[in-house]
Amino acid sequence: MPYTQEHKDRTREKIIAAARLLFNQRGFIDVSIDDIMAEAGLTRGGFYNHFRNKEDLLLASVEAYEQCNPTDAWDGIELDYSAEANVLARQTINAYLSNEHLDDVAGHCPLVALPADIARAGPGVRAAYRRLLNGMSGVFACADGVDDDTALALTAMCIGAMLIGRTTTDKRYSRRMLTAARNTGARLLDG
Amino acid sequence: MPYTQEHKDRTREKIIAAARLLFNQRGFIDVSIDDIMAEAGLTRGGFYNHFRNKEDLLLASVEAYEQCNPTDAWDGIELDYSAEANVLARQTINAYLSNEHLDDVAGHCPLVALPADIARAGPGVRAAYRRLLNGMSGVFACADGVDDDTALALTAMCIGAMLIGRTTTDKRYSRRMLTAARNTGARLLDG
DNA sequence: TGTACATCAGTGAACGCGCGTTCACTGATGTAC
DNA sequence: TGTACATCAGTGAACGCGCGTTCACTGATGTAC
Repeated sequence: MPYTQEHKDRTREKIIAAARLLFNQRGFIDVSIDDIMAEAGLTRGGFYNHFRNKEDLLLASVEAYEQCNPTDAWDGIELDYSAEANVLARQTINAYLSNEHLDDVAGHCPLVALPADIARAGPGVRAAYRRLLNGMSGVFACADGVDDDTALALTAMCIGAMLIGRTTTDKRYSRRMLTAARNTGARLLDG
Repeated sequence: MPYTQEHKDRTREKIIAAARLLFNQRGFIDVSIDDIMAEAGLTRGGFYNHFRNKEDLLLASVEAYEQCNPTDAWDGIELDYSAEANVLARQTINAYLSNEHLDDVAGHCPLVALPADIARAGPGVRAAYRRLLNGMSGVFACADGVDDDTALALTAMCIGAMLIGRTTTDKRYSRRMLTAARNTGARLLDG
């Protein structure tokens, strides 16, 4: 077998990374397979050695996000997964609603970057999206004094605030929105 | 002047109504001018008698939403704009997060239906979107005991919850999310 | 009142373009001898 | 160790298609006489 499996895997990862960056910047439909392959340093045709079609790549890119703990990268906070549930919940809100997350276009959470594209995608993609949602709500629900309603509402608020922040080029407004959501999130966690 | 101005205005309104329906269902990029004109009972070419280009129509459709008070149509509630500010804020949350709004695809709020498309659109469209946002936050900010942070966070929560509700075909999950946000919104309004 | 005319909303063929996907190929690499 | 071979990741031309937009036209309508 010429070229190792490892080589092929690495190429696949490069394509997924390029796709995540570009999907986050411009959305699924606006990005062409040419764009993605060029970003990955490859050419058009090879794409189909790795993915059945473009939607298959969308699925892979959402699933790739599930594998990492990207909130770790934001706000300079290393999330402490062994911490008390309430501390973890607060850290998650602060990291998710951080200015670093707002500016980290490449690493953006697909919950925020792609909801419209995902709503129109197939069942596999929507299921992956739902797993991300459940993961986030689950972190909140584990905190003491946070009922299921509040956990879901916190999830909605985090995603909504970041999403609104991305619709404007007015950074002052975006940051204002994030701060407001962080403060209100803290209030809700305190019961 | 053959054909009255009135006639032309009516045609323009028909095109905008068709566009709002289709944009809400499938987003800006996925809907072609052919689709819109067919929905309006017209043909392709006439489009450019009414709009400079496709983005100009997106702007018109967001602005058309500004003109109406669509929350009136949801939840069977006639919003009482003369009511005490706190009652109005609560009515707004209940109407916005109602199952009727979730199911009213044609009349959906563009804040929820089109954020990704609007983030990539020109300044005129983004400004219209911002005016919608400010209107919504303003309703909350007028309520007693609601500070600016809470008003913004309530806006983010409403939009986030409805947006998440639209990404899944699982109605039970969507309604669960809306209920959670409604309950948490009520708690935040009560201080 | 009736008619000839000018206007311009609406038509539909045509355009150029970029997209997702296919396909015949090529050439770098691991393996067998 | 060196060489001939088979594999298949990667290439880039080509495809068919749908899109936004243009354009020459047509025909319904309000107006002037």
